[in-house]
Amino acid sequence: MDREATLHDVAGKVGVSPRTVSRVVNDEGGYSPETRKKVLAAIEELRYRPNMVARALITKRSGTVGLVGGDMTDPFFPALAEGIQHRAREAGQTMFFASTGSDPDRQAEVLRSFWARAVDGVIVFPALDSIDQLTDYGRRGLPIVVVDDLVDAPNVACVLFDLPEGGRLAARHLLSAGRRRMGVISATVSPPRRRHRERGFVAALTETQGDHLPAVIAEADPTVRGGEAGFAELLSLMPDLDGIFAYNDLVAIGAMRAAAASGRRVPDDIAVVGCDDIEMSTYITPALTTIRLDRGRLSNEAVAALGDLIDTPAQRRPPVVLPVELVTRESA
Amino acid sequence: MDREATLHDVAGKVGVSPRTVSRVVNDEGGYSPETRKKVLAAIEELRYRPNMVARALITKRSGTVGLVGGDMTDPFFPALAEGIQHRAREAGQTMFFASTGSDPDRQAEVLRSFWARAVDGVIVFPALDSIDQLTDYGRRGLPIVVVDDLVDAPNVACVLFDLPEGGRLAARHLLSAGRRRMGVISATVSPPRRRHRERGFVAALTETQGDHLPAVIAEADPTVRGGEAGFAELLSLMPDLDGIFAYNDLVAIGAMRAAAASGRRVPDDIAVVGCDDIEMSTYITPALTTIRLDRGRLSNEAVAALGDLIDTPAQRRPPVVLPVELVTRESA
DNA sequence: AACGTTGGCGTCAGCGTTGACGCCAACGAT
DNA sequence: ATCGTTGGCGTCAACGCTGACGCCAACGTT
Repeated sequence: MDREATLHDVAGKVGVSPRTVSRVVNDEGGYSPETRKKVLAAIEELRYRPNMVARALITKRSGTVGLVGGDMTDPFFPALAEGIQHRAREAGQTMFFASTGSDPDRQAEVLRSFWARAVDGVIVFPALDSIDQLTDYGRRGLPIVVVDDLVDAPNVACVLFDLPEGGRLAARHLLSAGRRRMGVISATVSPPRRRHRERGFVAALTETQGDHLPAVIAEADPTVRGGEAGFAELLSLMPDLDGIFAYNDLVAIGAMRAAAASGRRVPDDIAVVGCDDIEMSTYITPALTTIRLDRGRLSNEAVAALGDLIDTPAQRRPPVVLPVELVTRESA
Repeated sequence: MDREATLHDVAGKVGVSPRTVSRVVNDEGGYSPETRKKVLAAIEELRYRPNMVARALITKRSGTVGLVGGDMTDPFFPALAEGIQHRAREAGQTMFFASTGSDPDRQAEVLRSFWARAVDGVIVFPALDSIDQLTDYGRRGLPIVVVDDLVDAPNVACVLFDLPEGGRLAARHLLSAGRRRMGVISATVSPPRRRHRERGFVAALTETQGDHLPAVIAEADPTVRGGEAGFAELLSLMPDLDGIFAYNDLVAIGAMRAAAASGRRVPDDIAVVGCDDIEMSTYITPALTTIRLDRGRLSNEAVAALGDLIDTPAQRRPPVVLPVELVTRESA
């Protein structure tokens, strides 16, 4: 269990200075081809690997990015994390991960910890009411990509889905299927300023039908259980409900379960439209009609935006808005 | 955008040496209460945060752990990652994450990267044929917790579910439901030496019924699509199949879908037992009978084992084997 | 009165790397 | 013949922190 080899060891073996070895390792130039070859051979032989910690201490670049998420068990998230991790690795970055449960205090703690570890940048699914934190870190020089919210600050870029359009698509689909008694299940973790899909939905209803068209709104946890509770709440507000737009697919599945439990058939009695298009939505019965969000694309855009931000700091970039798509299956 | 405050800055402000500030920050003792108070005040005022990178360079402890997974999009994994991340954070550790897609080369790359970043330890869901890598890193002094496999090496601890028992439970359940024409869908990512559940299943069949009892085995990707393919393969091997034990719940769901598509009813014509007990399994129709693996418990044990390993290096610990449980629902 | 012991600090070096700079030989240009 | 210029290195310090050690005053002990 001998010490790890250092630049010094390699240098000693070859008979050059550590600085020269460093130059070879980093492809800086400033050495002869023969020196390079000898150095590489020694590196191979000693199994030398640069110590990223020491490098980070001086360069202020650690080759790490942080991912701050709400809850990994939300099925929407893993695909994203996977994508981001994959892209980051291609760029030679290693990914820190932490989830916050949408708690701003935990998010603050996570950001502090990442900052202390000199991450080069972070991708954040912001917790409730945490804009100030993000603005603050952006100003202090941390490149941040915010997903699904708009934050206007230096070093902060935003990537989001066109959720208002998602809401509109859902509304128009339900309307064209003859539904007129609509309910929306929104999420408690989503602050009012981020209720884009709900606003789009309601806007499309009023655009098309004038503002006398009824639509009731319930709030719930963004889970299957939450969807069940949300359904009950909607029903108490509007017993002859015939169309539901849910915050996400889990909520939609919960609503469908509750509908079935109450003896209503989906889609005959109540049509349900979800949002996300998670894998499960294809497999349940009835298969869920939903607004598809392209998670692969989001990963790519987020990592790309972060890369830009890291390379050209303090530059402002316009928010990236990704298109959404209605996927029609059986539930509506 | 002024520089971050350092020990030096705090020391200057208070009028003590940086070493004393360091002592206060690390609760080392060796300072008077008044000094402590003044230092803490200055820390507060300057918003000083210790630079973990510099600390890691000298202490060789970075306060980070790495999680190496196969595929985040496997629904079994996120709950685990979430649990591990949570426990690690409680212990003041930050978590690196990388997935390998069960590719040993990528796993090697990930381990190198983690090692170069001075992680204090890693938790690994090993890729195919990667025992040597793990043994090697263990010998070089990296604390490793291996999930779902047995690796005997210094600095390596193992945590696994009692999958043979899971296989036995599945077999006995199917047998007691009168099934006699059994099929197993195993996973291509699972090397022969790790086919514990399959072995348990077959063992229980032969124990109970003698070795003339038929059981055919198919191999597939551990996904829904894989399950569909696996079902087709089983059926070609044994057209009058009446019971299936699947590698995991996704595979089981795929098998059920394929069964339905072929006009067979579950469980009347074919009974299906899965493994994992992911959330989706409750929500599909028919609800899946499965072997439940307690992911929360696994997270706890893995983090605890890693903590032990980090604190008392090179010590050998016996593998931790976690119990499993049959959850009877509708599919069998 | 002389002696350890303890508390409360400061000093110094070094973790492994890279930025800044300097040096020397070899070369082409004038 | 002289002068820049370039290539190919080496030297030194510094990044922010902690381990090892040393120093001094204030104690209590014999």
